[in-house]
Amino acid sequence: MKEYTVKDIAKIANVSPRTVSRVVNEEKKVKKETREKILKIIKSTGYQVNLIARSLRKKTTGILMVFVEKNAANYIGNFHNVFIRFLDSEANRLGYKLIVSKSSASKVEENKHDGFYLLKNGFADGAIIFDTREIDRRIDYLVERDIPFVIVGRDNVYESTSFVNLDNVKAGYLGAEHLIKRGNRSIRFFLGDKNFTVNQDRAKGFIQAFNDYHTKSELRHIDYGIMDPKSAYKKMKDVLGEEIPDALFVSGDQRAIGVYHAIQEKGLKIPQDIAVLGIDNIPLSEYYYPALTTISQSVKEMAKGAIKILNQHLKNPEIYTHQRIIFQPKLIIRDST
Amino acid sequence: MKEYTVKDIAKIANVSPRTVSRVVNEEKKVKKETREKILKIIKSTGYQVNLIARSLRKKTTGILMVFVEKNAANYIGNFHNVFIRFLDSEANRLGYKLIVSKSSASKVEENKHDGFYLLKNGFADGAIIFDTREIDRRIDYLVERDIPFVIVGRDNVYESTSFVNLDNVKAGYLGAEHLIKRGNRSIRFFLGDKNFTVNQDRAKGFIQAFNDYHTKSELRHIDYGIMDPKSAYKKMKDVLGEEIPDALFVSGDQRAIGVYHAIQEKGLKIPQDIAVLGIDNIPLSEYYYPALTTISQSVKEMAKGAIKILNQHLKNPEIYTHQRIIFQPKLIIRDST
DNA sequence: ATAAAAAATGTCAACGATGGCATTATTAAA
DNA sequence: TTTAATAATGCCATCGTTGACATTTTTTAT
Repeated sequence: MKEYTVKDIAKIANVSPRTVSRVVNEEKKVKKETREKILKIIKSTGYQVNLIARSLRKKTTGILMVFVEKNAANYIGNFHNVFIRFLDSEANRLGYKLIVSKSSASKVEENKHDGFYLLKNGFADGAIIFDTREIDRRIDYLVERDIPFVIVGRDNVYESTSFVNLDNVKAGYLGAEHLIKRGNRSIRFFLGDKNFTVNQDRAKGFIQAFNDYHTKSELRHIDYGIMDPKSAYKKMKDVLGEEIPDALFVSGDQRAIGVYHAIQEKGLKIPQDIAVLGIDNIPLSEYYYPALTTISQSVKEMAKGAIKILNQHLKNPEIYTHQRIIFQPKLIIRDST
Repeated sequence: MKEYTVKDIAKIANVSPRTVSRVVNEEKKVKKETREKILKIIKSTGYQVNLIARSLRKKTTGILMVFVEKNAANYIGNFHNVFIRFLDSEANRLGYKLIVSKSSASKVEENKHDGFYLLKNGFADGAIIFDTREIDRRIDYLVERDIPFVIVGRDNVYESTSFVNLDNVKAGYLGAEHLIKRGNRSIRFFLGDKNFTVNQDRAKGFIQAFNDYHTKSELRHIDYGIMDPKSAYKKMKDVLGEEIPDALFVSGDQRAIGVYHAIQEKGLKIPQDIAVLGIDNIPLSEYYYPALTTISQSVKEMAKGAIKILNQHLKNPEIYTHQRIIFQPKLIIRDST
């Protein structure tokens, strides 16, 4: 099938390419009849704008890229996907196209075929980045190049950086509070990498709750390095081999499934023997058995916030200032506590 | 930060833009000293090729797009993500960049901001499509436009179309066979939309096994329309309210979690009271309790196959013929049967 | 009917890179 | 040393679109 260009259409319609372009871009000053004539030709020929050419001319693509950490791909599940769904619809609403890609925090220069390369070289106007690392070369790069971006779920590391984030201190606090209030006397908290501020913050809130409720600190224990269902399972198995806690708070609903498995395998009952509490409220967690009590992130609002920030940066680059929006977590009580 | 172009670099290096371009593209005929000089300047300036400009000139972008169904986003989980991870690394290996986007089967023309629009308008060289529908306007469109694409998990509908697929008949067969052999006497099969050939094929294999083993057909029952954990849970609850089967075969590990929930909620034991069998072998399923017996798709090979086909189409458009690769499922026995 | 204002359309160049071909420099062959 | 062959570099046009500005047409006001 022939690929038509503005020129072809212009020739057929007997007008200048510029006029065709005006019609395509819905610019005002085109006579009704001319517009209709051109529109008809566009329809019958199946003409499609060449976005590449347009982007070159306009110097923007109207594309936002979302990056998820390459190495975590196996367990990128519900949380990211739901988040991305909201990013997508909000981006669409504001006239952007959203695409998702993988990239890794460390390799920024080397790989000519990863998604980040596209962003670096002009294929997208801005980015949303999940799973940033303490040292994340992507961020340095974007800052230096002045490419607008928003980080999801990170906070204190880079100064002039926009982000949306859950109030992680609060999340840790809420979880601990809930468990303390229901009378748990031996609470363990499974967290991911200790170097991540998310986890440091969650730990901080957790500890804070113990202080506020004058609850003895011997009753709590934090384990770091629990990254996925597998390590959660393993760790939980170890824990059950030692001294059995009466509550297990685990950062990430997906990881909670590993905890469930270890507990149930041992013949123990949730929540009678051990209460389990997650974070994220992924759609699946409601169907765990027993249904998981968890702390939800306001995913939709966070997504909206992220796109909003990006939009502001793009629309008004001059008056750009980085923004930080913190969202409040909410405790969702179900059957596991 | 200034954005440099080939021209800028050329001026600094005192050569022509064309020579800079040669260096950037690693073309042969450049004197060693010239190359090194230019390379040094590129490094010090931080020059980046403008991929948009290059794409316009070359008429290809080196990008492959993956589409997942927009409306299923909530439960797009492990299976898709794992698949995409493999697509990504294989695409990289062959020099393509892979991006993921959502699109819907029905709205092809309307939406100027969805991912499919990008493909239509030249932002990608080819596509991989998950979750196609019986009537899928995207496919008509791509065929008409001669844009190379590969469908994952679909087969008999469109004639001149490439795809990689699980042998779904075999998958249904394997599952039924396994349950029959272990002596189950009342087996239900939960499937998705009856209009999807995936499900028709799985049903066909399921029935075939009963015939081959001379097992009475009253012992089997197929339920369609089970789309996600939620509907699986509901349906299973209904089923348990009627006559309790001794085995439940469910298409999709993710949906199996709903089945588990209903069974366990009722106080029944897996596999003692009811055996459960899934399809997909998502990473999470190993951590269900009890660990889910399932039928695995050779995700990695399928992904490799998909990219390979696409690569052939793109490299040799003249001798293009559509290809169809069918992969054999494998039964993974764990604790739920 | 005529000038002024507004609307519609057109011309041309540019966005940044690279293909095709021309030219110049270098090396090998006679 | 001269010629032929090869390597290295340069020139220019082009990919398809649209911004800036110019020109023409139409409408409105007087």
